Amino acid sequence: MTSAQVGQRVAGFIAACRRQGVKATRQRMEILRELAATGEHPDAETVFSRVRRRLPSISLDTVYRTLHMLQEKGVIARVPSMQDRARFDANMDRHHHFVCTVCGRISDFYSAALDSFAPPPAVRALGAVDSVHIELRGRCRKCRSELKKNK
Amino acid sequence: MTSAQVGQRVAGFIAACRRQGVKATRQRMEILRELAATGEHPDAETVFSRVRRRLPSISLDTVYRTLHMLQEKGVIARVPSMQDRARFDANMDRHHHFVCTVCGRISDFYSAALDSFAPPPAVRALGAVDSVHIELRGRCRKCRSELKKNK
DNA sequence: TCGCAAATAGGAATTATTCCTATTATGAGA
DNA sequence: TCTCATAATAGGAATAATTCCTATTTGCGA
Ligand SMILES: [Mn+2]
Ligand SMILES: [Mn+2]
Ligand SMILES: [Zn+2]
Ligand SMILES: [Zn+2]
Repeated sequence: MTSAQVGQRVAGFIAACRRQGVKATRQRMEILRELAATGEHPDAETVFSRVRRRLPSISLDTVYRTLHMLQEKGVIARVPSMQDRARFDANMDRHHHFVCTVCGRISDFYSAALDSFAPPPAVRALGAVDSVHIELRGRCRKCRSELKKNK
Repeated sequence: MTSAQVGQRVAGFIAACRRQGVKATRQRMEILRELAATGEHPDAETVFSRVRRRLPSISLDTVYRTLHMLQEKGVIARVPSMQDRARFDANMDRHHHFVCTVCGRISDFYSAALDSFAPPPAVRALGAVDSVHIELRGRCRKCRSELKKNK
């Protein structure tokens, strides 16, 4: 995401706050800006340490509270994870993830084929499907080359 | 899974323990038995409280330790989750999950179409894919009917 | 600008998980 | 079957992630 796009995203959120009678605080802006600027799907602690560079007095609790609020409002998403910490994603376009089982890195990818996937009939018995998410697991480029080096 | 199938599963694990020089303890058997008997993808605490009925003195730590060990050996799998607790799955057949966004319930389903999913070319740039996991999100039957009741 | 409700900072509390270590019990060998 | 070495366990302490509490601050409507 370009810096201009991030700016737009934040501006849009400010407008949404006004509309919903929610305060557009500096903390909220910076947290969203930080998340929108990266494709890394960071955890709360990572967002905290980065936002802190611009808002040195921000608290970790505010980061957690804000990330949850943004998720509730549908502005960002929480990514399911095998690890024991929550990870977040500002990319709300329909997309999927490649997860490196070595370093934990999560990368986005898109698939027209999956976007038009129709759930099998057996699924209808389970419930109403709202969305489809693919997780590909493997070893990322970086981890593969490091693996090669060490052998 | 039928009770007989669960028994076979546990028997197979006992044999594997012998082969690998790992002790086949009562605790390990009961933990695996409990997980194999349910399709709920329970968390450690849930497994603990159930196994406890048969082994009242088992410790929570043993449950955590054993679940990890079983996962390391490839006997069970850890399921990625949005929640802040790890969930486990004894079903090692190739399958996918329907996750209820209201109650968190995870149900298995099978799909030949999805099993043959070929990652788009862009993924090759990210790394080497080892496995494909589909997660359908929606509202399960139960949550849907309760939703209807309350409106 | 003023006043107030909403939001924050900072620390305490809670929850999930892991670590530590004295004790127990599996299983190889006699 | 009995014995013994040691892998594994129980239970409690420690740690890590997240949430709660509350005095103070701040956004923003009037
Ligand atoms: Mn993403
Ligand atoms: Mn499953
Ligand atoms: Zn990697
Ligand atoms: Zn449900």
